[in-house]
Amino acid sequence: MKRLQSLFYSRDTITVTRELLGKILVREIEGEKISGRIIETEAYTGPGDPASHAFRGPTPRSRIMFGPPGIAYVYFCYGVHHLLNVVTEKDGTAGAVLLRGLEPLEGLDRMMKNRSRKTENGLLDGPGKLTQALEITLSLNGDNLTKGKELYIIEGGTKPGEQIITAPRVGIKDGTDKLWRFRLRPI
DNA sequence: ACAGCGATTGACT
DNA sequence: GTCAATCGCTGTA
Repeated sequence: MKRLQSLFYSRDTITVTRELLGKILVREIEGEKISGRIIETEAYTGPGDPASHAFRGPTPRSRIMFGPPGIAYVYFCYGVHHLLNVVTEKDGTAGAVLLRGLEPLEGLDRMMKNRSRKTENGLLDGPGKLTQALEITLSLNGDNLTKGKELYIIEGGTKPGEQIITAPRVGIKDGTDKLWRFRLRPI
């Protein structure tokens, strides 16, 4: 399958957020392949989006959102979880897509072990859960998804009958007026 | 230099 | 439904 290239990510953040639904996130580690189908995403832009880390301009943490597209932006949240984003827009413009949910494809056993689960229930249905399952930590922050060997996204589409649900983003104080959360099929 | 708090999760009542 | 965990980033001084 074809890996998504820089031109895919280099577009309007909302468009990329919507079009990442159905694509396949792949993690390669220790010769094993772990992957899942992206089913939930959220958009975060720059100045103008009070919920975004980039709202007040570049900081040591958020400057990566202002950089070139197709780069992983991983950050540590609540002192507990790693959250994975993909940088969008052309170099110099801030934007990123938060990956919030996957459907398991490959490496189910390893994902369940990583999550201490015996079934696939609750395995990948949250931004902190999918990073734990795919062993994504700060070491992947700044990784180029269009070139790296450890983490990348490949082509994939929606299934017949699947529809996209639009909703307000969750877990934020400001910016809840925007419908920038996207999900495949009803919960 | 430091206090406050967060793009969450899981355990518990 | 409620709440603690846990730490690095950020704004303010």
